[in-house]
Amino acid sequence: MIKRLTSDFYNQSALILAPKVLGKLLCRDIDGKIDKYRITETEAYYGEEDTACHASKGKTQRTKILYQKGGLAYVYLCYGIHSLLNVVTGKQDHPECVLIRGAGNFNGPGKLTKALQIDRAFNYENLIMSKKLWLEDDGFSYEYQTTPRVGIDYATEEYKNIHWRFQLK
DNA sequence: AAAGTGATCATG
DNA sequence: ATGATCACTTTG
Repeated sequence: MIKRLTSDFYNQSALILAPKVLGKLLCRDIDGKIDKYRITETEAYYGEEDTACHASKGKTQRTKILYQKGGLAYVYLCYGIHSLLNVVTGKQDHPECVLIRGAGNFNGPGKLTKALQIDRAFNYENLIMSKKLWLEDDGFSYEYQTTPRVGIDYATEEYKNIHWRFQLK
């Protein structure tokens, strides 16, 4: 039984969703050709109090999308080269998201978006409605492990050490 | 090990 | 206006 994920799913907290997004199918329609990839690695970014979260310094032009309710894609450019794909989660006015770091055979969030031809044009794409990019649940069951997040040296110790990175075993 | 790359945000 | 920063990848 395959079903597309709806707003009920995305409105949950990022901390609950990050492990749930694992094992789901990331679906991309490129000119009528649909590709689906098993999501293998995610990270949670949760609230202004999370010093690794982009919204930790408050609402700006760039981060205001995180304050929307769940279901939007947040795509931003990192290191001038890579587009990184996130899913905005949770309730209106609370900033949180899940970063999709790996799917299919791609490891590395930059490689993933390159392969799927996802760029900043997908910022604000609605994953509940979109015909080009969405998530599906096919009932796949899995085990996962948690580790500290990577690439967040600028965060405080408390948040650097917290296990908010989730990988399929 | 190190560089390349450009949007973003805080200064002036 | 300018400059520092950065949730990465590739190359040697």
